[in-house]
Amino acid sequence: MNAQERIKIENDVLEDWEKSWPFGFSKKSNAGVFSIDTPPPYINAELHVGHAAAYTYIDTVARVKRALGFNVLFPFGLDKNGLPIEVQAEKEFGVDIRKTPREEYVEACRNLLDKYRDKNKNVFKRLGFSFNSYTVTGELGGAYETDSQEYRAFGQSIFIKLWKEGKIYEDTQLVNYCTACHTTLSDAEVEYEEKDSKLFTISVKIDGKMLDIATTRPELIPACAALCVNPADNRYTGLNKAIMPVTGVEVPVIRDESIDLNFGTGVMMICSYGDKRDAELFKKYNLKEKIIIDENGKMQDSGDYTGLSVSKAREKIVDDLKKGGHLIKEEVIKTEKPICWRSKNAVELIREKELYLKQKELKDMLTELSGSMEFYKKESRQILLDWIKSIDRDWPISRTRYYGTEIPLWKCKDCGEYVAPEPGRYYQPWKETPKDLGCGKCGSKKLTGETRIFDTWMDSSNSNLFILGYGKDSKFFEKNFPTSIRPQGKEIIRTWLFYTMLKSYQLTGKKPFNEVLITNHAIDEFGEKFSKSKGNGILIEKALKENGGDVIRLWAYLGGNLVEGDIRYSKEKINEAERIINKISNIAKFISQFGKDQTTQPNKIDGFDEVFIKEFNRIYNNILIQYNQYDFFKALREIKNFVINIFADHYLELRKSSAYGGDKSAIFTLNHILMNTLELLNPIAPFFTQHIYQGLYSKDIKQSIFSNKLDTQDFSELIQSIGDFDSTVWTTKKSSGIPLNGEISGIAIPADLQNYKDVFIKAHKIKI
RNA sequence: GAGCCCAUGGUCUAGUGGUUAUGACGUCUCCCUUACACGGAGAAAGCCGGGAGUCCGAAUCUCUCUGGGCUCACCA
Repeated sequence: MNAQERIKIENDVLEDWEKSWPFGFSKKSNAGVFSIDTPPPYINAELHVGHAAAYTYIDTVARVKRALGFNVLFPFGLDKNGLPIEVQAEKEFGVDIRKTPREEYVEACRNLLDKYRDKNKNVFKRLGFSFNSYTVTGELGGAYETDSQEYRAFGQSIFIKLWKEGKIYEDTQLVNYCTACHTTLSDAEVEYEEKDSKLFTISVKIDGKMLDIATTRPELIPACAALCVNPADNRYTGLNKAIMPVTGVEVPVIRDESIDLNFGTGVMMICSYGDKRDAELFKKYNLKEKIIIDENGKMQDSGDYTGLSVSKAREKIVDDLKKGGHLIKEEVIKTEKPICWRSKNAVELIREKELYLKQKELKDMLTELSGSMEFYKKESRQILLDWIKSIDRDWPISRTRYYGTEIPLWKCKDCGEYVAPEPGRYYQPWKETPKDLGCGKCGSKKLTGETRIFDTWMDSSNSNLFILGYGKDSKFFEKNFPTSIRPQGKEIIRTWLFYTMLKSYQLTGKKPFNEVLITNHAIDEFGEKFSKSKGNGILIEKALKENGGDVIRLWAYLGGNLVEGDIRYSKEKINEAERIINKISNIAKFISQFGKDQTTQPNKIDGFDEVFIKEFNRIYNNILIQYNQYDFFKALREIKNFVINIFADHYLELRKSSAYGGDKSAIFTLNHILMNTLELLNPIAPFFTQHIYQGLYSKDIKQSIFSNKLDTQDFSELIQSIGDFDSTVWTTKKSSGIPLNGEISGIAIPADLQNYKDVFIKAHKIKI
């Protein structure tokens, strides 16, 4: 079977499914609910095979749980909010958040989203993902889009609830600010990148003496409030006042023990604000701050440099230092610079008024909650714990962007008090004010709508509540919360997982999930990460066209163990996947010649057949254990090993002549093992297993089908012995020039196989 | 700088004190044998990341180093 034939079969199966989607969710079912909070993919992202692997893992969870008898809630979501959408809209449609009117800007984002609307949906279908529905239905299990009125209204209701409970407050604090995205960032949105940066040594007049100090950010000289040295540093004993070059401003020399005597010249320039350390020292010594970088990344309030961009100002200041003879040395050092997670631009510390959701006071509780969720693998919990430990401030949730959920607040023009509306509907305060809304403090009806939106994660962190009908179907929610499982990538533990936990706890006092499944990533043949800039990503569309869905799904478990570490994408593993499908298809073709539906157990089962049935049943039970632990990697290896290396290579070879002769016991055994194998493999590779099953057994693979086999026995040693003897016969025949189907004499059947000697005599044509 | 995880033939792996260290993919050789040449049989390929220690005995336990991954902090 070649790829084109396989793909045709997959399309046929998919067409069948589409007729009466068999993966729906029914609230009425008596089966236990198992809910999966799948990461909604970004609609405009180019999905590569790494994504396919991660989602395959999730779909296998859904299919396995269904086969185990659960009523699986597995909604399909599309993430359509946030910076990534805006960044791409700016690129594709040339809109600019500083210049384009809001309506027009939002429209551009919508156009972009429309353009990509169905792209990923089809890719997911062709990979066989069994979401409850691919359509937005508004019911439990229906697809959802994070920019829909429903989802946004949901997020706003949650905000209003938290606001009214006093869990959200406004404050002016130093924030991480991305001057490219023009918005505040939370700590979780800041990444660090190692960069070469220049360390400048400049000379400064201190109490009349010229002394050297080192800085990586000379452009902050106009914001310098003090120089700082270690009190134990006797080089600087008694020095008190410095005159800064370029600005001529006099600043004090202060002493702090945190200063490293050995770094640079032992003198640190404290500016508002180079980094968090600066901020700490400003606070500690009550220095007067002077913020010289504005929201556009331009210099302000800094003399000749006012109006220049940060990088231009830096050039000019370095130039001026040179001219004034103040520049002593320039050297290149490696530093970790904070950058924006999206634009990768440098993050500046700026003072802004933002809304904050309390999280700092909950650190202990959240640590405890983390311990009550089951992690696969268990070590990945540590990433979450480390993050919680590092939290040192509350979460700024407001963003000065356009495409996201609007913060549902108005401000009273008369008394300045914030006004929150009743939860329920979708509010757009920047363009409307509800008629009945008035200030709760002074009663004024003169209100100004809030223009900011929420941090993307403020929306994303509602997904587990949303899919369970929080606030909408309370009975169902109460019964089924916490959500059963959260599968997600490890890189968004500090954002998506953490914020979901925070929100769920704030709202319900409970953990968000019972289980958390953390997946790693795919790397290319040479061990390199897939990345857009390297251009080494293999797009799912291309892989689907070349190989079909089952092969990609099988690869997800052949390339390595995604829960343990990164997995490798290679032609070799793709070939291996193809061969598995092919082999099983051929086994099925062979078995099909003995007729369909040969699944009724005959009165008498041959002793030899019993060995293989009981051993298979034993392995079947093992696989169910692995499935329950989400160890699909190990499960597939074990299924494959039995079916190909034991069942096909030995059982089938030894019994095929009997099967040709119509031996009922052999034909039943062949069908028993094949049918159960197809069922076991279905959650991993749903298309070809369903196709063969349908053809041979005149029915679809049932949704609820896994149950432990009772008739088991460990025959592994005997089967090993059978394999060894087969090898001996084959090798002997070959070295003696006897064709494999020729007769052989003078070969002894081992003692432990004597009970089954007739099978070997017949199959190998052994002459006694 | 700190913490967590990992290290077995080219690749993915089994192996938690005694094995000639699994198996698969790939490679090589031979073979069209009526399910399958997208097949079969066989072979080569690993001083189990380095070093030290515990033990009669270590891939397996301890320490240490190195290399990789992740996370946090910091670099004037």
